[in-house]
Amino acid sequence: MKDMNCIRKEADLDQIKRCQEQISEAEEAVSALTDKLSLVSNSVRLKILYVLQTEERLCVCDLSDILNMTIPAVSQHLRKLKDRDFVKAEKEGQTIFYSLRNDHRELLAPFFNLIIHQPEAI
Amino acid sequence: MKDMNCIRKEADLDQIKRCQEQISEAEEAVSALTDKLSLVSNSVRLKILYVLQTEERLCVCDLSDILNMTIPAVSQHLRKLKDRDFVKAEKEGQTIFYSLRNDHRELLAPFFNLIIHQPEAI
DNA sequence: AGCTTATTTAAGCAATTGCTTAAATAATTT
DNA sequence: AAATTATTTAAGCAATTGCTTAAATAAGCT
Repeated sequence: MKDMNCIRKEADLDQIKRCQEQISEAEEAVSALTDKLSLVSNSVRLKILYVLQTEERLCVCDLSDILNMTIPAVSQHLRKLKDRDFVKAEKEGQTIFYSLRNDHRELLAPFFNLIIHQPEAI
Repeated sequence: MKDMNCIRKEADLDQIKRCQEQISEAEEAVSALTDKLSLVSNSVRLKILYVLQTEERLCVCDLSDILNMTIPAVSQHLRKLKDRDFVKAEKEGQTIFYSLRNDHRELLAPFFNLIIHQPEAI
């Protein structure tokens, strides 16, 4: 409680302390969550996840045609999604197929649900 | 279908077209969603929303003490949250109290639920 | 009116992001 | 083996982000 900015008389010190503890307990969960959300909050990556949900698997050049983007641009997005376990890669000949992993399906489900069933509610 | 990158013989043109249409229909919803998620994917802002969920209302300097950040830093985050209707501001004397708006409670609920009840699942 | 308190706004800056182009890998076909 | 195809990696760069500090607003107190 060293550096206090709130010095007004109505300031509720107990409230501030309680909030600090609440955040302190949630610190790790918040970091883990924002780490994942920062991936999903990119529209190209959300689109990739969205089509992978219905298509089972797609290769890099499929996605490049679908999104109308260069292959390296798509590849770099896929690497981020793979690094954080959103997708997995399977090599078949010289083609690499990407598909959704189950790891974060629970996190993604509400987003897909919003997009499909109540887009006006966003 | 002008610039095709996928020229391998197994390429499924129908699949690519279907995905393009799927994305085309979802375009607006995806933009609106990522616009909001990019706000929530910042850990400072998620913490602000998280404590506001339980505390009803807090002023800028409360939050500055809670988060151990400078007042302008907090103020700038609050402005973004306010611009996108996540929070509302009520002036009371020279103090400005911020509280959660109902607009995006549905979007936020799954996040708070994860943080509180199954942090290990993130 | 002048001083303090609460907050916002603005300028500056380092770090991050997401693209582009070019080069490097690797598997396939000729 | 050489050429083609699929993908990744790396360097470069413009745009964005989130902080810092300082200045501007605005409301209360003496």
